[in-house]
Amino acid sequence: MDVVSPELNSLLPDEIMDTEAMEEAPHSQPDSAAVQAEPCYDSTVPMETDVPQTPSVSEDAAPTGNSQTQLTPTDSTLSPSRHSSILISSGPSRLVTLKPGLATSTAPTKTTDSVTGTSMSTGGLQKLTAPFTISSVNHQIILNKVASSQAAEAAKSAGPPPQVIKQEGQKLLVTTIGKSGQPIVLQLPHAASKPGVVQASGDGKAPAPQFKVVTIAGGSELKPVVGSGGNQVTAVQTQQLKTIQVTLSELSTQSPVMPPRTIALSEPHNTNLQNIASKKIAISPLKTPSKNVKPVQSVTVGGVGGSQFKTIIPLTTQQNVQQIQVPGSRFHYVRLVTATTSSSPGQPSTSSMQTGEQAGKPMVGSTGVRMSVPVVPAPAMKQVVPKPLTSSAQVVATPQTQQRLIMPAIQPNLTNLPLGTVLAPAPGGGNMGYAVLPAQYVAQLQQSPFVTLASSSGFQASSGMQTQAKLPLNGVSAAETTSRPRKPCNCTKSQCLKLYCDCFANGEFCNMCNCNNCFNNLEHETERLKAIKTCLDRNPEAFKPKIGKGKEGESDRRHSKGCNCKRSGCLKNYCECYEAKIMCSSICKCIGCKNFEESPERKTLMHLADAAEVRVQQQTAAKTKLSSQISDLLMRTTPVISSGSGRLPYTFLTKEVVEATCECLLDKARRAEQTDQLTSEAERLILEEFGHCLMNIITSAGKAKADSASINC
DNA sequence: GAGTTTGAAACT
DNA sequence: CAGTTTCAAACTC
Repeated sequence: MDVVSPELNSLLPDEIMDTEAMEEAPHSQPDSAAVQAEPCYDSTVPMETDVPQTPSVSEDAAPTGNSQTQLTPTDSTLSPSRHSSILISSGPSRLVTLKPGLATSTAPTKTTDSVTGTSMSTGGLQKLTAPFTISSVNHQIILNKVASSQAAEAAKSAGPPPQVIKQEGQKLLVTTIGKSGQPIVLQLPHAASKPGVVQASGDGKAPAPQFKVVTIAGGSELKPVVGSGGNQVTAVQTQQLKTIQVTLSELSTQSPVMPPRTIALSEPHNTNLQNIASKKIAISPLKTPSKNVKPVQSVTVGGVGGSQFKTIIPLTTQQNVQQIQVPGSRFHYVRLVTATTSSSPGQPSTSSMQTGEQAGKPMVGSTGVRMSVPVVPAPAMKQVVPKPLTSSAQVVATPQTQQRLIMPAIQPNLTNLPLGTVLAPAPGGGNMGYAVLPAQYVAQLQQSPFVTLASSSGFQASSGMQTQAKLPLNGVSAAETTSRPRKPCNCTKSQCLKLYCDCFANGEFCNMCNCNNCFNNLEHETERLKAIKTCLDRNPEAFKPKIGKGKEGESDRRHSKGCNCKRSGCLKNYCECYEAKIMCSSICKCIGCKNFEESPERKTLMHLADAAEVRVQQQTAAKTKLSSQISDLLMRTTPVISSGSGRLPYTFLTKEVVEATCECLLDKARRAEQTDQLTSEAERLILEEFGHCLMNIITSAGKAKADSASINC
């Protein structure tokens, strides 16, 4: 089976295509339980983790017809917190890879630690007794279910024995709920640092450790329960469905009170491993497309910073190769390979579980893997947020029988899910795969869930305004439900495939942009991939954030390359440093720089900007208050109006009334002047007074109608 | 809104 | 690496 077409492979950046990790894991642990349980592990590993400069296993495994789900981190240069990825595969073997991270794991009954340069935390944390083995390779923890039926029985009888894996101050608890022969690889993040995550050296002394519970459950009898509101999975029939439950429960300092969130992953169950075809992926429930409709899906990644949402989106099996890729190594990629043979009698689960509504609620998918992740409410997260998943992901549909997805995941590490895990369950229980995506991707996905995803033909965004926002979610206009991460681009000549384009440079699809001849969309995946590769060839860090941490002792934020301004004095937005609201640094090559700490020009600008901001805020507040008062007044006077002739009389606006009103306003202005009020404050007071006058006028008119108003100031 | 300025990206 | 060109955003009028 071809996991991915050679053409696509050739187009992908090496870092995206690298899959050595997956291959290396089994090879490096020939005696691990995983290998024992899965003699043909190498050929059946359904998923792989891309690690830079590693050979891809997916291609090797493809001929076996095993399902693969790949979440592929591609940028070794990313900050560790962004290196995470989750690999979940269906089929005879299953891998769940959590990256990035410092591979740290406990060894259960069998543990092989091949992680180089990483410390293994075993000790008291380990409690695994299930027929799983853990082997970590390249920062992966591979949980392989022991082939032995006895072990399986023992595991069943003993219930889901938890594994406690501690890494960097976090504890990852892995439990099983039945099902067999599904190796799971958890690749842990490096030591890096995720804000709020207590780093520990694995000595068990880390304060306030975080717990992440991963429960892997299987069983053909399990029926996915959607929106159960809890961590429980209701077992029902549906023998076609194989259920894997991965429950992540985090008791972290970040979200100590949040209930665990559940993510459901399901896949068709097929007892005949030989018949289990590679399957997976589709980034969101895709309605079965018509002949001419390609099951492409749009995934959006939003800004790099801030809280990250991750979404697990069910992927219906389509006879297409799908790709999602984000330009640049800034993102992690999810590679999913889907076979065509699987049946999908599964019942559709909820079409979508959005973060906003499900936050904090466990979400149980229709089947298989359920991941419960404690999620912070993430107030900043709108239900539909355009990709600051931003960023971009692309799907290429090709007439092949496998599906392959490459999806960026800024923080795909399961252990990093808490900030907002969005579950998008597959509509069909059967041929579904799930991908964990940053919420931003989901946001963009949500903007055009069916136009861009279910129908490529409907995605005519190659020029001019993009169509993605034309299908607002839940009947709400795109303007209301989306919040663009940045301004729309206006590219005219670059086809949005060069770094001139902000969208492209930030790894995003163009969305609601004003560009012409745009190729930064799903329809031009090939060109886009080429462009990405070109950019990366020219500058491997082309897609990395320009504003990063400076050297120790320097400012926390600084431009990675420095600016090169010559005429702006670095005090205009032409300057990337100034635009990012940071000072120029020693690496800048600017001339006549005035963007330094003691610069009087800069201070003046800052003061002006602050004053302007305050003024705007005050005016906005005054307008809001006035509007509210008027609305309230209208509400209260409505009965009066409607009870009479139906309209307020015009005659009440007499000359006297107008003069009285003006007098009131002038009086207010005088008082403000006498008390040395700021102009903005005076304006606010006058506006308020005007509001009062209007209220009195309307009230009086409503009561007396024809009477001239007597306004009390 | 059109035209100009600016500096990063792309190119040579 | 340096100089030049291209490009799109920022800015001005």
